[in-house]
Amino acid sequence: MASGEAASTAKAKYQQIADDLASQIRTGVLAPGAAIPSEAELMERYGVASGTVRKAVAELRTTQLIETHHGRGSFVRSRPPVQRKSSDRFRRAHRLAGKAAYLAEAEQSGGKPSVNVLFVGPVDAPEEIAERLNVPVGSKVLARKRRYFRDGTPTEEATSYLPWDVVKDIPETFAENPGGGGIYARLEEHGHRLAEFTETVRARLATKAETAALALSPGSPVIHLVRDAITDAGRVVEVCDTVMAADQFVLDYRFPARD
Amino acid sequence: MASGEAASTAKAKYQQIADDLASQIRTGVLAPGAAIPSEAELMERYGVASGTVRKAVAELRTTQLIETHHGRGSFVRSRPPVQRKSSDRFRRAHRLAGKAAYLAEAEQSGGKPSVNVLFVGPVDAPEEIAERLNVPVGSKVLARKRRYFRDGTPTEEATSYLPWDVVKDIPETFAENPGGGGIYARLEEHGHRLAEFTETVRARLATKAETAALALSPGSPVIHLVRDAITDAGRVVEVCDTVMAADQFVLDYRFPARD
DNA sequence: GAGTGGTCTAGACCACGAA
DNA sequence: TCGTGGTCTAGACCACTCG
Repeated sequence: MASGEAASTAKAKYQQIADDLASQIRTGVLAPGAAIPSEAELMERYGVASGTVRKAVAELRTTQLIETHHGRGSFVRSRPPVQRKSSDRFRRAHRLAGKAAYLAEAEQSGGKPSVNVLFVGPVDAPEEIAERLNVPVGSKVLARKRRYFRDGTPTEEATSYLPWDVVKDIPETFAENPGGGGIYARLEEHGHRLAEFTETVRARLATKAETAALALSPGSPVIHLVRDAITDAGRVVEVCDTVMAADQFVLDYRFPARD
Repeated sequence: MASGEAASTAKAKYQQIADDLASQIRTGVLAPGAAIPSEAELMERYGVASGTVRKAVAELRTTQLIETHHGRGSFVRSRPPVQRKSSDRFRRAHRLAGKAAYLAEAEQSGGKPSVNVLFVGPVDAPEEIAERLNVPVGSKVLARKRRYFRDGTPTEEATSYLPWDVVKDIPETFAENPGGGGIYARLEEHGHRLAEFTETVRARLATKAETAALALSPGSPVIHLVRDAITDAGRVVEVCDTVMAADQFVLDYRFPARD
């Protein structure tokens, strides 16, 4: 029953099938959003067993060409236009104009942006956050967790952490909507004038939780960005921890050729 | 012969096996570099068929916990310390001190850095490069392609593109080793004083070619970074296109809270 | 209920690596 | 040569989705 010609051909059958389907996708024979043939159909068409077809389909899934839904089928992915995140997005001028950074950005990229505040309240500072805020690990800080969407699909999840002594006199920081210009505008109004930001960028595969939260397929990459907001006085008054679907974002930075 | 209890338990068997092995790895029962039990061994130990074991092992591979070598076995991956890339790494002071950027960096992270020049010569400018250099698509530019290693393992592959009229009078730019301070030092000596850099950061899964070049496992994420070097005169005199193994790098940026 | 993907079996043969 | 992983078969039953 087994087949002896498994790997005797130049390429594995499952790979040939995957390549064939991939080229149909790239040439537009299978358009974005279209369903690819069912596994039963593919078994018959290529004359192989179910396992082989499944492996081919799995290949297309890991290369992000399709997404599959249990009980419905597999569908060609449509790649939404990317959103750019520029280091200019925190310009004070934007804040004074009453625009939050994410809005100033998302508007440029076509989609309808929206935010969902998931949590606002005190938490014990996790280790990496505490270090950056220069407070003891486990001490009380304000966390603001929200999820960003574009055209209804989640793209990004961000949690801001602020030292308790900084926010305790700023009631707006506890509100779902901190008002025009966002948190940074409120901080500046209360004497915390922002001098610079630092951002730390990593890329990795999404965890299971992130896969669920951002509606990713398993094995999708994410960009993990951690930003410190630093005042004139040299104090870190906010750490923002962000996880983004990697295929949705491009980050832009500009920096001088310093001496 | 088939098993009806496939998904009737809370979790799939292959997932349970994967989780079991993963916890053994994380608790150190299986140390970095150690071989995990062979598939035959796992089949017997867990009382499942080969396909199930293989799926469990595949799971560990995509979560980057192990790497497998045909004919030898699967081994627990040792995660090398990450290398940081800071936006400070192009400080002019470094160049004057004769240090190339990559050396100044890699030295801080412990490993022994090395470079392999893969190609130096004229090429037709690809589209995205030509746009950035502001030259016609397909016109002649100098390409310098090299691969970076740390402790002998490849981490990064970079290609620099420079306009032909800029490099034609700078013989060092055609040499494998452009001399102390690198290409940027040579450019500055010839009147192209660098004013600023822009970097564009993307993350995605590695292509097959990148998987091979950087010795990655399939499905590994990479960071794709494109940098423009811009002179006082506002001209882009170099575009550097870099692909990095995502698990080896952290990018650091610093930027002012501009008005 | 019909159709889809998801898990699993119990084998087979092939290709690679090390002894 | 022998043990390893890689590919493949020809089925089975289960879970999800939709009409």
